[in-house]
Amino acid sequence: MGMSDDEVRQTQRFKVGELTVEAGTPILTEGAHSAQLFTVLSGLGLRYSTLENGRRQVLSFVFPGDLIGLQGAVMAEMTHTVEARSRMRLCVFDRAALWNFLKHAPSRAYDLTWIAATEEHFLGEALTTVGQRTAEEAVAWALVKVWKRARALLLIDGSAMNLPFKQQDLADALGLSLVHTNKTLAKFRERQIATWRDGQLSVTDLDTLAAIGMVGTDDPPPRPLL
Amino acid sequence: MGMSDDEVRQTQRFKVGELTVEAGTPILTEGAHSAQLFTVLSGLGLRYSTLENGRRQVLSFVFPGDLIGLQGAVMAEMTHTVEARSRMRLCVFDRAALWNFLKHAPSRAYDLTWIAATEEHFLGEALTTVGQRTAEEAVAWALVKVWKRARALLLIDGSAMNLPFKQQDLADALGLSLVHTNKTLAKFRERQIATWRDGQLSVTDLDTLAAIGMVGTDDPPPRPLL
DNA sequence: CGCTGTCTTGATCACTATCAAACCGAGTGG
DNA sequence: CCACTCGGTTTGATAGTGATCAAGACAGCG
Repeated sequence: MGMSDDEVRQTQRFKVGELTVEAGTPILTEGAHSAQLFTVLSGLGLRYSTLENGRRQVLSFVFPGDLIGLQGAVMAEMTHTVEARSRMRLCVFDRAALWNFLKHAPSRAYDLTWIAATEEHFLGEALTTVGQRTAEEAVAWALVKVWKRARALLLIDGSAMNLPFKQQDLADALGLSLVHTNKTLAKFRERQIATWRDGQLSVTDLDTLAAIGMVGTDDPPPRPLL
Repeated sequence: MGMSDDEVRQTQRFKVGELTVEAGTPILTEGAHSAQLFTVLSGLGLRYSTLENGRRQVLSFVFPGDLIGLQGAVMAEMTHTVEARSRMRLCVFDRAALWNFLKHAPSRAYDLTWIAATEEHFLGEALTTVGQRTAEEAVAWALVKVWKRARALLLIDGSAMNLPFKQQDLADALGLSLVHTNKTLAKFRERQIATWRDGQLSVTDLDTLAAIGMVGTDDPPPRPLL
C-alpha cells in the first residue's frame, strides 16, 4: 500500500475523484473528523466500532453501492471504522460539495434520505438479530443477507461468491464467539445448506436458510447511486 | 438556527396539525404504509419490531424531539411499530409535503440528514451494546443513555424522572430475559447506583454507572427541530 | 374480593463462552 | 527441501452467563 492514509487523504481532499485501496486498509477511522464521503464502486469492506475493553462490534459488511462516511460529514467525529477487506475502488466526494449538491439537485436530497433510512432499517434488523435470534438463526440470517445482496449486485460467480471476511468478522457482527460461529457454520456445511471456505461462500439451499433465519428471500429494493 | 421568512412559511405549510394520543396507543404499525410522519412534542414511546416467532426487539425509546415515521415515508412499508407509553403530543406532517419542503428549504435537507445520521449512530451503539456488553454493562449503558437524554430535555424532576416503561421493555431492548434484567436492576438498587421503581428512575451515581456501561457522561449534541 | 398485570426471588437448565491444542496452507529463510 | 512461523480454521473439554421454569408479593381495579 504505497501511500499512507494521510497522503491519500491530502491528495484527495479537495477534488472529487476515484481512489483505490488494498485489502486491509482503513478507509475511515473512529474518532477522526473526515471531510470526505465515499461511494463504493467495487470491493468489499467492514464497518465496526470498538469498545473500551477491546471488544469489537461489526456493524455491517460494506458492499458496492454503499455510501460511507456520512456520519463524519454530519457529526463531530466518526464513531466507527471502515476497513477494506478486499481491494476496493471508491468514488470520493468532498463533504462541502455534498451540500452544494443537495441545494442544486433536490432530488439528490431524497436519495440521501433514502439511503440513510435504508441503512437505519438494516441496523434495526441487525439489532433484532443479535438481540433475539439464536446463534443458528443469526448465522443463517447473515448468510441470507449477504447472499441476496451479492445476487442483486451480480457478484455471484457460478454457484459461489467471493467473501473475503474472517469467521471472526462474522462472529463480531453477530455477537457470538469465534468458536461457536465456526461450529454453527460447520453444521450448515454438513447439512449441505451453505458452505463457506477459502473465502468462497456458496448457498445451496437458500429457502431452508431463509426459513431458519426468518428472513424473506426477495431481492432488496434498487438503490440510488449517489 | 435562524430560518428565513420563506423557510418558516414552508415549514408551516408542511405541518398538518397536532395529535394527542394516550398511553398504550400504537402510532405507527409494522407493515403499514403510512402517509404521515410525526415529531414528538411531549411524552415517551417505544419503537420495536417483531419476529415471526413472536420475539420482540425494542429498537429505541422515543423522546420528545424525535422524528418518527421516516421509514414509512421512504420505503415500501413500516418495518417497526411505534407505541406511546405515556400520553404523547405529536406534530403531524404529511409525507407528500416533505419532498416539496426539501426542495424549497434545502437547509432543512441538511437537518433531515443530520437526524437520520444521528439515529443511525444510536442504533450502531445499541447494536454494540447488545452484541458486546454483558448484562450488567448493557443495563448500565441504557440507564445512562436515558438519563442523559432526559437531562438534556429537562425531564428530570428533582432527582428522579418519569420512566413509563416496563422492565420487559428494557429487557427486549437489550436482548435479555425479563428475570435477568430485573435481577440486574436489583443489584444497582442495592449498590445505590440507580433506582427504578413505580415508573420513576433516579440515578444517584452517574459516574459509576457510566463507567460500568462504558459510556461518556457528556450531553448529547443539540438536535434540529424539524 | 377475586382477577390481572407487573415486579420479585429462588431453583434449575442450556446455550454459548472460554480455554486449549491441533491442523492447515502459505510464506520465508537456512 | 525442510524447519519454522504465522494467521486462520477446526475440534474437544469445561465453565458460566443468562434463559427458563415456578411461585409468591403486591397494587390497581372490576
